[in-house]
Amino acid sequence: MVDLRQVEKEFDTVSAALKRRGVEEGVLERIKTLFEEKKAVRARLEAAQAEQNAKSRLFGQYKREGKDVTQLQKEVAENKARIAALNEEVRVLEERLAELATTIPNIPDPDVPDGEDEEANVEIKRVLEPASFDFKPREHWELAERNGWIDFERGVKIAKSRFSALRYEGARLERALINYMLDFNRDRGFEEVYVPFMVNAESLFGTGQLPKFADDLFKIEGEELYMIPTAEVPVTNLFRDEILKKEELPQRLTAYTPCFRKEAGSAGRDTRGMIRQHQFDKVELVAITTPEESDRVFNEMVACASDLLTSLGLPHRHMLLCAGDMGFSAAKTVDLEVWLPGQGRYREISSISNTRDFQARRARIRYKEEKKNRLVHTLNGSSLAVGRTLIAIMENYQQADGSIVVPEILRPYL
RNA sequence: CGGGGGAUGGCUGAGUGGUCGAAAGCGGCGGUCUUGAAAACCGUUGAGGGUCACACCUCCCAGGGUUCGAAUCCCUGUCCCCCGGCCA
Repeated sequence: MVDLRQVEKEFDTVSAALKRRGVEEGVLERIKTLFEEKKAVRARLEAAQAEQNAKSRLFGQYKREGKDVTQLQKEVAENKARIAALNEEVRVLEERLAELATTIPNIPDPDVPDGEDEEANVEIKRVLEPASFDFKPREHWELAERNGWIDFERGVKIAKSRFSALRYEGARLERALINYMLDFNRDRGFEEVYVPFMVNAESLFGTGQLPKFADDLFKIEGEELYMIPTAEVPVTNLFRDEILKKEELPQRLTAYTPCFRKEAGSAGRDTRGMIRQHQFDKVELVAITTPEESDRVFNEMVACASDLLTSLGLPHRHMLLCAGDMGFSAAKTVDLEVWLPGQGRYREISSISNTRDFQARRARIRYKEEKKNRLVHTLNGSSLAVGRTLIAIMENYQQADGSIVVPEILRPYL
C-alpha cells in the first residue's frame, strides 16, 4: 500500500509518479481528501472518548462518596451517543479509504522508464550468443511429442485445459532442475525454506494479490484458503506482523513451490505448449532487507538468476520493465528473457522485483532500528520458472533428429 | 470428525467490573563494582495513532453485546493444546 501520509504531504510528486502507471488523477485526490477528513473526525472522536473516560472515573468517585449522579449520568449518556455517531463516521471513511488505497499500485522508482506496455521495456544487456542451427529448430511442443516428455492431452483429461503431465526424462528433468536451482541459490547465500501451497486471504492481502486480483486465484471451496500463485506469497508472509532485529537482516530465502493461476484475461494467449499453464513449478528468491540495502540485494538477485541461466548455457537478456508493464506491488522490476530458438524470440523466464516498503506496509513487516520500528523492504524474484526452463533446454539443446542433449551440469541430478 | 481445556507485553505467567497498559520472574538495554568479564546490586524496557513537545486516544485472539465504566461478565467466530477416531 502507498504511504497515505506521503500522499498527503507530497501529493504532486506521488501523483505524477502514479500517473506513469496509469492511475487516474482523481483517485488520488479523493484519497487525500478522505484521509484528511478521517483525521479530523477521529480527532473529534478521541476528544469525546477522553471526556467519557474522565466522566466514568468521576462517576465511580461520586458513587463512593455517595453523591448524586443523575446529572452526570445524563451527560455521559448523551456523550455516549455522540461517540457512537462519530465512530460510525470514522468507520465509513476508513472503509472508503481502504477501498481506494488498497487498489493503488506501488510508486515506480525514478529510474523506471515511461511506457504503457512491454513495447517500452528497455533491454539492459544480453548474456550468451544464441547458437546457430544447421537445421530448422523445432518448437518445444513438437520436441515434447517426439520425445514423449510432455503429455498435453492427458493433462487436459484429468484436469482441464492448460494442465499437462510430464513423463519419462521430462518428468525427471523437471525434478532435476528444481534440485539444481535450490542448490545453486543456497550456494549464493539463500536459505532454503519449504512452505504451505495454500494461504489465507490475509497473506494474499499482504503481498498485494488481494483485494484487487481475486479473479486470478484458485480458491478452495468451503475454506478461507487459496492456492498460491507464487511462492512470494507464503515466503514473504512468513514475516507478516513481525518486528525483526536489524541483525537478522537481510533475510535471503529460496523456495520451491508449484504455482496456481487462473490466467483469467489471457484467453487465447500461449494456448499451445507449456508456456502458460494453470499449474507450474517455480523456484523463488525472496529477500527482506533494510531500505539502505535493498538496491544492492536487488542486483544480487538479478545476478543470481542470470548466472543460473548462464550456468545452464541458456542465452538470455535483461529487460528493465517500464512503468506500465510492472506488477501491482513492484517499484522496479527486471525481467530475464530466455532465447527460444524454436519460437525465434526471447520469452520471460524470470522476474525480479523490489517492492520497497509497499508489501511491508500491507503486511506490517518491520525491523527495529535504534528503538524505532521501521518498515523493511521486500524483494522477490523467480529463479527460475521451472517449466519454461525445461522448454528452453529442449529448444536450445535440440539435435537435428529431434532428440535433446541434457546439459552437462544437470546430469548428476538425473 | 467426537470429547475436554486454553488464548494477557520478546518469553513464562498473575489478574478483584473502576485507582490496569496490566503483578512477578526471565530476557534485553543502561549503570555501580571490576584491568576486563561473570556474579551481585540499582535503574530502565510493549505496540499503533496524535502532538513542536506534552496532553490525549486505541490495543490484554477477533467481532458483537451488557454496563456510567470490561483484560475481567454474556454471545459468536478463529486459532492452539490434551484425549479418542481417521490418515501419509
